[in-house]
Amino acid sequence: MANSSKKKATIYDLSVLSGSSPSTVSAVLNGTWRKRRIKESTAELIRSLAETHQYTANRQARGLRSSRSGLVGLLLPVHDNRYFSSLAQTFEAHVRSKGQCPIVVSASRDPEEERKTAETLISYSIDELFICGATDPDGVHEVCEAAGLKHINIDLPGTKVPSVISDNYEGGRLLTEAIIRRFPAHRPLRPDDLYLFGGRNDHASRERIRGFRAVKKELLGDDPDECIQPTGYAANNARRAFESFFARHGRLPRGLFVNSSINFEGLLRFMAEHPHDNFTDLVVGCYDYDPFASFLPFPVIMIRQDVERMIAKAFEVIEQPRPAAQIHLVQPQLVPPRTALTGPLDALKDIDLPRSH
Amino acid sequence: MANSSKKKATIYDLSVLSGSSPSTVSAVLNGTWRKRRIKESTAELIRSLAETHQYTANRQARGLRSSRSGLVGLLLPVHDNRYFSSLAQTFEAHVRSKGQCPIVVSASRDPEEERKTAETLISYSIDELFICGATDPDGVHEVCEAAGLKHINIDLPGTKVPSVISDNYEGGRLLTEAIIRRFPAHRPLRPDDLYLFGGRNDHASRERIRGFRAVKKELLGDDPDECIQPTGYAANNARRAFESFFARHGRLPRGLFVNSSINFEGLLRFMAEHPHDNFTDLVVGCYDYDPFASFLPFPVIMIRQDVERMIAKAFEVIEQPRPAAQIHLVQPQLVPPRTALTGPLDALKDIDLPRSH
DNA sequence: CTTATTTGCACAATCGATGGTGCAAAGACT
DNA sequence: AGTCTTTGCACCATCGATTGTGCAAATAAG
Repeated sequence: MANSSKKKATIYDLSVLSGSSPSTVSAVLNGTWRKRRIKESTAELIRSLAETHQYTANRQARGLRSSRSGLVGLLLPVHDNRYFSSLAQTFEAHVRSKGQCPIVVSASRDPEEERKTAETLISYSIDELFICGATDPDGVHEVCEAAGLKHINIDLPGTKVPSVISDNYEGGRLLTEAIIRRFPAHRPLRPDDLYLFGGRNDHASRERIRGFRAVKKELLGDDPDECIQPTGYAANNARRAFESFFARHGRLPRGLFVNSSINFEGLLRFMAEHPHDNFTDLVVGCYDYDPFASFLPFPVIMIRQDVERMIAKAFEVIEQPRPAAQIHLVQPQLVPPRTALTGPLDALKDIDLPRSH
Repeated sequence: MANSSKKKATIYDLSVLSGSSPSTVSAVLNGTWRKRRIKESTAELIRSLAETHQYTANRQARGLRSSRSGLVGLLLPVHDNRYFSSLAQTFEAHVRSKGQCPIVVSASRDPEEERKTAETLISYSIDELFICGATDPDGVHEVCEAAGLKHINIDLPGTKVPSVISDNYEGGRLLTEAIIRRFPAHRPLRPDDLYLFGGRNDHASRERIRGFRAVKKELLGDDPDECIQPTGYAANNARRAFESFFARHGRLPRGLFVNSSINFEGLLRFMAEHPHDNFTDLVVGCYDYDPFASFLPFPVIMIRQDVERMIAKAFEVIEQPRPAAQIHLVQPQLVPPRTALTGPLDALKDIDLPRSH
């Protein structure tokens, strides 16, 4: 360990060691040295010194000077959810491949926290911000705009900058139709047998509900209002809604459109309290994909949002000079019951092959 | 919008506006002003100016000067996994409550990438690093050590700094015993009917396997080597292992100890290819908890690692001046089939109550 | 009224890297 | 040999905040 004595080496240390000026060292190590006509041999010397002294640039200093940090932010509602965590996983890979550092933060679907979190990220001079599933995208926009920060919406659209979102109307239609068709012709679903639970007054929920109602009207002939129960995005709220329905009717609706896997967890909590034979004539459609949920002991039809394409599209759009504040729709995918799809983790190689025990 | 003209306000702008020096402005805004005997009225003036001009400190500049950034890092293997994402969720809440900024990054279980990622985080002058599930914790330690960065291991232990991990031996025992006892006395499990799949040569897997083998020996009287199949941490590797077993035996083992939910996904992929009646005499124990998996159509016994306690303990230990490089065990919890537990998301309030549609 | 103390703040160096500018030495050309 | 280019690099201001130090003005003590 040459001089791994204490603190990190700086360009000034290398400057002394190499006999060159700090600016020369800097130029060599950040790649601008050809432009500055540094001799090849000088560069070589500095590079080798940097190597032996384990030099790595202080990015705060660099960021301060250049007002760019190399950080790219992703603002999520929550981490603990397969949809959002697969977004994070995919986002990370993209950012890493561009040589930048991903920084993923959640803001709990709280508009105030969303803005404050964006402020915090801005104070670190992040280069770009991907605003995902924000409750108030335009509020976050204000903050970004004031700081001159490039940003884009994902999953839930805003009105000021481009948004990349799922085609929730189409997804809602697909899922609703699949639920209905799952019931045999001799015991068809009645309109008041198909309920939607979960979601709130956000763009995604509204579109899904619109699709749900349209298909119900088309295929079942009616679409009663009480079948729409936008109970929010908390498992226990959904659970209470199921309990309440069950208390009133002594059973669940035969067909359930569950908006988001979080609310599906609410359904599980409900089920844990009731004997299984209550659920023998049940078809669940869930707007979100989870491999385990797909194999539950009743038919579960799921919608898988196309995370890869959404992220790819978002990066494509954000790189444009002045992109229009338009909505880019990405088609989601209908997943039949008992389907195990691959995900972002399958792109990773499993490194350390197991040794024999 | 007073002067939200273009760029962010700095202490120099406020200095001019207030007629005070930049150092005074700085002191007022970072809270050290009493120590510097700034007049209350001066402070008040500056604070109000900061307010109207939406001043927020440039943290890169602050970090450069003070060599602290307010960033606290969490290095994960992957995001897209309920266990790790719930760790991230819990970690975030802790860091936020201390007024710092969490930064969560994944390194794909690749030792090289783990070190490089740590280097990157260090170059942003993060204040602390939580190393979670690292394949080579001691390698990351070297990097942190050289930079004088406080760090701690979670989930997988290192030898140089403290580690907070699950009691995997005990967890392995609990889970194995629960699987065995699940079989009725008149059709008991034979030793070669209980297999372990997944994991590699890491500390957690070794301990779980040790617990598994000990209990098998105790309860079933034998413990054949071929029942241990540490197929790594990739769903498709596990799937292939199940396929291969199935090809040889025409069925699966009656009892399965599946190491990690990722490998459980491999089991699902296998199941998707085979008719369901192959799995009527199957009990699965999975070392990881997932609410949906808990409700699958065969008995699934799960281990829930105590994420909250692990994170809390890790913060407690890392705050000690010179903590011993010891292992802190946290007891995991056995989760019987069909159990819907609450998680970190339940701590969040669901903000925007749904309006009537 | 003088000296000692306290109050209130300004000054300037500093953190580490970047990039514009300037200038000596080496080489090319007449 | 004298002038013109080109090469190779050093110098210095700068990014925005922090912090040790110094020093007037206001106040207190004698």
